[in-house]
Amino acid sequence: MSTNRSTSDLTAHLGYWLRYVSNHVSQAFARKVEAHGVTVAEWVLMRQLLDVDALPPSRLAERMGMTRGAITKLADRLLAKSLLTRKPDPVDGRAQTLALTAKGRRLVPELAALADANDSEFFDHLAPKDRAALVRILRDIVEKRGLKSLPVD
Amino acid sequence: MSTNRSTSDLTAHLGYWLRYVSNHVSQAFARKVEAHGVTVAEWVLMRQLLDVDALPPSRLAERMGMTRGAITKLADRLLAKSLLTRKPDPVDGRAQTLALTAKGRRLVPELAALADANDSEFFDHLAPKDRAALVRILRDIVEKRGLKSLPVD
DNA sequence: TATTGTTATACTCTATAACTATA
DNA sequence: TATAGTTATAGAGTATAACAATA
Repeated sequence: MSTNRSTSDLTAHLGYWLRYVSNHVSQAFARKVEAHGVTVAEWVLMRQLLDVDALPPSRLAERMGMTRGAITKLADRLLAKSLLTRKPDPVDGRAQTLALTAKGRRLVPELAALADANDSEFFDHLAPKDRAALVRILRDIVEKRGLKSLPVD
Repeated sequence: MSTNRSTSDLTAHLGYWLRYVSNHVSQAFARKVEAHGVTVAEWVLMRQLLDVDALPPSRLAERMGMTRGAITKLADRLLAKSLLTRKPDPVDGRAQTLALTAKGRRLVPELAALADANDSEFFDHLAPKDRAALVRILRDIVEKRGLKSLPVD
């Protein structure tokens, strides 16, 4: 945005609107998944594991754009809820392997349904064209700006 | 999004992309303003006060979509940095009045410049049409979904 | 009684840095 | 030495609920 802009014209910042809307959408989603005993961050981690069976914390950290320490903490909580398993890698003695438990795998579709519902709540009123544009533009930013690793790829 | 969607098709969630991009944009902005000793939330609060001179915590809470307690905490920090003043309302003995100090008012344009720079970094590569569409769509969601009060307006 | 603001408490999210075990 | 992971610590960002002062 290299357009001329007065100091007080603050709502012109795209980052501002993005944050504002995103916070509301995420908070609404958080309230929904809370009923299932998980947080949004925990859901994102679980989701990463659905397609791949198992991943080491380091790979999850890359994918989610977080530190390994943060992953450990998230994993600890999911472990305590019996949604995740943590096993030593048989090959590399330093590495660990995180995978969903059966309970975790069962929970994912339920949470996905909540994500669907949340999306509907906030985006269904948009014209299909706008909805498509929004996804396209966001993905474009991720790609072009090289945001830390693509989430699911 | 009432489109048919398989459970594993997770990146189809708009809320997901929104959160992902927004988090990156905000984190980058946070690193920039940090050099000036403030956080993003503090900046948003300061910004609210630029145009209006003074507001009670309750009004700020409405505008920012936060609780009064959260505002108190933010204000405490800005007070400690001499960027804000807190004075009892002369009319209503219960009310307080928050306003920027001269130092605070001086800081706002500097932070606004950083917001500009951050926007540029993430959105300048977009086609002008897409950039406009993004703002329009986001504002539309805020309006139509009635997200807690419009931020500045 | 209702409202304004503050305080107390508690979590989540996340980072940085130190540390352990292994490679 | 370098890497994988964990742990310790800390602070931001919030929320809820209890409380004090005033209306």
